[in-house]
Amino acid sequence: MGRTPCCDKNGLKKGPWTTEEDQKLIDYIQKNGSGNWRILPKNAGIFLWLQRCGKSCRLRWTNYLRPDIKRGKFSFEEEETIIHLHSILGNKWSAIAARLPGRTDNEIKNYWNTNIRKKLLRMGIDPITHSPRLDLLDLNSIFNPSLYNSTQLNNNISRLLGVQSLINPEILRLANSILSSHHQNQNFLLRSNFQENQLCNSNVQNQLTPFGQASLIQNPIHNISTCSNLNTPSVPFYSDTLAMQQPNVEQSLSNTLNFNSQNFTFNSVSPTLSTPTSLNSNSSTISEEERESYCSMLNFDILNILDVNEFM
DNA sequence: AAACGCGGCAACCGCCCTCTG
DNA sequence: GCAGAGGGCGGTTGCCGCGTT
Repeated sequence: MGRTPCCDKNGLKKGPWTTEEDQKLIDYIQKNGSGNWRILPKNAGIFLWLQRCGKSCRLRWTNYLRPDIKRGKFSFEEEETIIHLHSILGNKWSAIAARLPGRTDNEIKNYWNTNIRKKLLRMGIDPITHSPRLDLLDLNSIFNPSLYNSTQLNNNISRLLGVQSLINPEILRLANSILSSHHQNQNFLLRSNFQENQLCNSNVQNQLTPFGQASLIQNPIHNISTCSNLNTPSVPFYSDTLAMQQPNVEQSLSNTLNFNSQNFTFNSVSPTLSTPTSLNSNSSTISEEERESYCSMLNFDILNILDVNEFM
């Protein structure tokens, strides 16, 4: 014989809770605590008319009536946290909620499905993998010919970055390379394949100068920042995974991958970076093979270069 | 003003693991 | 050890309010 049934399934009330039901439940919880939901309706003495099972009471309490629940719109910081945790935990809403005081898993789940998910899709981010996907990106919103001047293009990119800089540094690099390419009159886009769990995106912030050339990536944990070269098309990269392997974290972050129409060059000031020797110079042009080797080490797979005109 | 469509969200559903008798 | 309910959780549904036509 197992447990005794929590309540009679027959005739149980379903649907929205009334204020009277809520008040009865609140009164009971305040007197007895939120413990054994199985026996709650009977103990509350309201079972005959409340007709709610323990499970329903628990859900109502944890998702709506709990006094420590925070109501209202999600703040930017909360949204940032949700996106970051989702990139690590996936759809583990309860685990995400545990790190957001006052928010319930149900509320976070709803907010994700109704707001964040759609926002990511509009921005060309796969909401499942958090990887940039050009097939999802609304390129027309960025490269609309009527808007294609440096100021407005930059505004579009900035708008893109305003959300995505907090999601995935890959899109920073993509957008930065677009900007850099644009300003250098080199009409190409970098398309990259971003594998999961290699470039940590925690607390990444991005700031653009009026011409969008400087990309500042900061990690508050280590109080580190690195700024890309202002005059050349460059893509600063950052990897916590890589950084953790470095004896000198700060030095390992001052790196850029530089692009022009012919070559990829790697620029590093880190003497400790565990890269192939041939790549460990201050500024060197690298071969295709070396580039692949280096990208492989970073788990950063540069697929190819696309002509921007394809999208215009 | 009515009909319709859409988005947000509370609540339910159903699965799976844990717990109890 | 087993059977079966409880508890937790993610997925889904359906209601409601608001904006548009």
